[in-house]
Amino acid sequence: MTPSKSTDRVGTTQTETGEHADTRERILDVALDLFSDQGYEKTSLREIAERLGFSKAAIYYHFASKEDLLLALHLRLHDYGREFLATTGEGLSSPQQWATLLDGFIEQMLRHRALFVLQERNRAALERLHDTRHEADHDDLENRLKLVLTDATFDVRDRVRIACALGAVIGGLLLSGDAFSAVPDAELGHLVRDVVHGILTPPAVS
Amino acid sequence: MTPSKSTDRVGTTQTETGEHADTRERILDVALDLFSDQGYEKTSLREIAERLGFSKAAIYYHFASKEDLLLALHLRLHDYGREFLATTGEGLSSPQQWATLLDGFIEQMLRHRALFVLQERNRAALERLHDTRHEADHDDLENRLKLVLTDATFDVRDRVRIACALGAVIGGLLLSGDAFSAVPDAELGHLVRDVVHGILTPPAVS
DNA sequence: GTCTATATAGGGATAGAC
DNA sequence: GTCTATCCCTATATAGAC
Repeated sequence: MTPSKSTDRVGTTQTETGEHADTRERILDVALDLFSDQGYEKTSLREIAERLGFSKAAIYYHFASKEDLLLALHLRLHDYGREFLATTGEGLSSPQQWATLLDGFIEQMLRHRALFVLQERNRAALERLHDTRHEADHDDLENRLKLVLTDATFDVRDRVRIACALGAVIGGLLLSGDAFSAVPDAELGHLVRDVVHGILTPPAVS
Repeated sequence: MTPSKSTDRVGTTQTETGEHADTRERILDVALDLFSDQGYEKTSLREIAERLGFSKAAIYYHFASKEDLLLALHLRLHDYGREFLATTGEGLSSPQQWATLLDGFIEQMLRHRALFVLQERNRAALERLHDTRHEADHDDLENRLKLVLTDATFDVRDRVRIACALGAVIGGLLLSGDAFSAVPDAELGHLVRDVVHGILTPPAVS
């Protein structure tokens, strides 16, 4: 209907060093910034357009709706997730398997921290998005996690450990805000990884 | 200006078993429910009133603004926090001290889970609240945490461990959603506590 | 203490010029 | 590809009756 490009090619891994990124990506970058800071609902399209130096209506040339902005950003993350989930095969039952998976997760989170902050601070809006555009139960990390956590055939101890391990990653890299901004990413990742492994490898003592 | 009661006595520990709670508390209970589920911004006063069986304007008799609803709920949590922070004295530097503090934190989180979910899912709105009504830098847990995490005189290892430990609690009790709803609170608390202690007590291996 | 009615503002979205 | 102007809707909040 609208001349807006279809959102299919959204989220494709682009240059990332947005030097002279096209307008579409610039809009997404600003949206990412504001959505993360103020929240999705509190951020108006006028505000986004203002920061880019043009008018609100211009955004509608690139995106069919405000929701599509959030969706595009979500898909960026989604692509990264799928990309690295593919490398980890199928096995995701034992805590040890989760430990190695979370290693990759830490890497991704350090690389795309802004996107993860967006996700963490806009869960309500993103859940609504999933209900509206139910993209055929995709196989993402969050889904696998829920499957494992609710699988009563596994030891509760292990399931709780996995949930805590993921929380530890989020706590160390996201919830801590900029407290560790002075710490190099590599070192921070290493420290968090140690914690995660400590949680997920049985400490021999009951 | 308005006949609304001043928000001073907000958050006082009430019966909690809201059997025949007064209207004010019933409003807050519904607001807590909807704010947690849909988010603060997406929830309208009309929606809250509807669920209570009366009109939107009635809410304004009890609260001066929508913001005041969020504030009142935040203060509920705040009171619980202060209550148990008082018992832990001043010492909050070593990971071991944080371990015992987080024990109490787990208790509180299990008891008032709904309030913690509200907080976790509405950080943006709550930060705005703190800016607007800056309640004289209060001494809450979040503040103490930030102080410790940014204190460069402490070992980075320990600081990261503390951040991860808090994250682990949140991951095990909050982010897991209802995955552990079948697990009794006491057991779940015990399991998470073990994880936290595992993180915060040096495992002897470097 | 709760109602109806209304004021006011701002948001998302569209039409059509350039 | 971006603009101005506008439509429509919903939201918070207020006024005043009951």
